[in-house]
Amino acid sequence: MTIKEQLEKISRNTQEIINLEELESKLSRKSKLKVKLGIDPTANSIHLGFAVVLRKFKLFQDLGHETILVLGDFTALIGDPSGKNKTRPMLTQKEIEENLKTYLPQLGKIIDLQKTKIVYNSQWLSNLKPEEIIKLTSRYTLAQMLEREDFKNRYKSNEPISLHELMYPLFQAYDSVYLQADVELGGIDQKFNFIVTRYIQEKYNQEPEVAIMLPILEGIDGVNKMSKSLGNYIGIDEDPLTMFTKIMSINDNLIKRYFQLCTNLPEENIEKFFKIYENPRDIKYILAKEIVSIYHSEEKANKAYEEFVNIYSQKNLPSHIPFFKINSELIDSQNNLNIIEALYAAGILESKAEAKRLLSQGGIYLNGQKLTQKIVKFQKPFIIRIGKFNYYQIEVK
RNA sequence: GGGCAGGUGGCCGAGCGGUCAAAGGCAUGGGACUGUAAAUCCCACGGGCGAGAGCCCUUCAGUGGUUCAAAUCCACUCCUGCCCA
Repeated sequence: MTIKEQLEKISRNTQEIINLEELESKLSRKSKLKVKLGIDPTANSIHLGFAVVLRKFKLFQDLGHETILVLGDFTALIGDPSGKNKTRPMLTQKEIEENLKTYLPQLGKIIDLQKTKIVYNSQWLSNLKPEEIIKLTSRYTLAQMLEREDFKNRYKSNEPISLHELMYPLFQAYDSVYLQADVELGGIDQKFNFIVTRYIQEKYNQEPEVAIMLPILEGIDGVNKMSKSLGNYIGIDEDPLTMFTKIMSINDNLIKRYFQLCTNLPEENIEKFFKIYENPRDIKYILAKEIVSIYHSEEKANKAYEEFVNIYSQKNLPSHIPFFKINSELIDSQNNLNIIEALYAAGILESKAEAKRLLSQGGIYLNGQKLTQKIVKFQKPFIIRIGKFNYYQIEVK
């Protein structure tokens, strides 16, 4: 593949590259670039937002470059302050290990683990002597650090900034120095860290890495970036139906973006869908099928589609309804059951007050009938619906 | 080290002795409308008891105190920010 073709593929759907000329120059000099991707093992599941970056990483693997995955077990102790207005809680070594256990198999769904060199940055960062840390920190100034948006904002609004947080970009930079990275991948929110890294690499007499920054995918709320803590994420390990449903619930104006960032479909196809279909829902169907196919299979995607139409469009019962058990004492000799007690006892709702609220607001249905009073006859099957689409089946122990 | 200002529900933020389970906003949940959404409107949003008006319990950083009564006053402790050194 020519350099031009590589550049074209690499830069597709990126948000910013610092900078393209350097990348071209590197490609012309080396056939194998060292491509670094740092991940913070603070989460234990990968969502579509991070998948955007991983997919680009996979591209470099396909192009035959050396791909290095840096598991930031050391830097996770600090917590990346990017985009945060609060100090992150420090993770313990144990929590990090737990997270990694579930993390790696998920990574394998997107990237080729065989071709991936996996390293832990504690390998070198933990061995840094205080003298070396001083040397590292002497290369950057407080004013430079405070230029960073998140720090600036926090500083201005009298929010605390712990000293260790200032170290984060420096340690991340040191990773690249240690690994002699040619290219680093990340979200656009990493821009500051990348700039620091390039700067530090030069201070260590290295050629600065090329920073390839990908867009930040919005979560299903359509506003905030996709993140687990905001609860607006779509995990790549979620079951097909959940995934399908979540994709269907994204904002209409995100459809195109999801197509571009989460699927492999060429631009022309995407444009075509918008021409063919009037109802955005139908384009979302294609999108959802496409994404579910990537992480599960085409067959499962089609099944998820059928199930979705069944439940949400035709308002039929889902094919699987979770069972919850209650004690037989809750049912009296007349076969009466207090639905509030039952929902609470079965563990479906957190408190009886919540059950009462839902009942008085008409949010509880028994076998399709809206309940208006709390005493009901127990019958089989006993299928409870809460809200529009949450189904539960109650059985007697 | 000295001076000052703060720490309130999932988050932000009012309250500053009784009328406080604590205004308002955001988030969330339910209902209406829909395309599964979004937007909009209505309602709810610590827990327990009660059909219900209502009653009770646990909350306003922590501990101890003053008071008939404390988120509100006092003391100490912890945490945060600002100014001076």
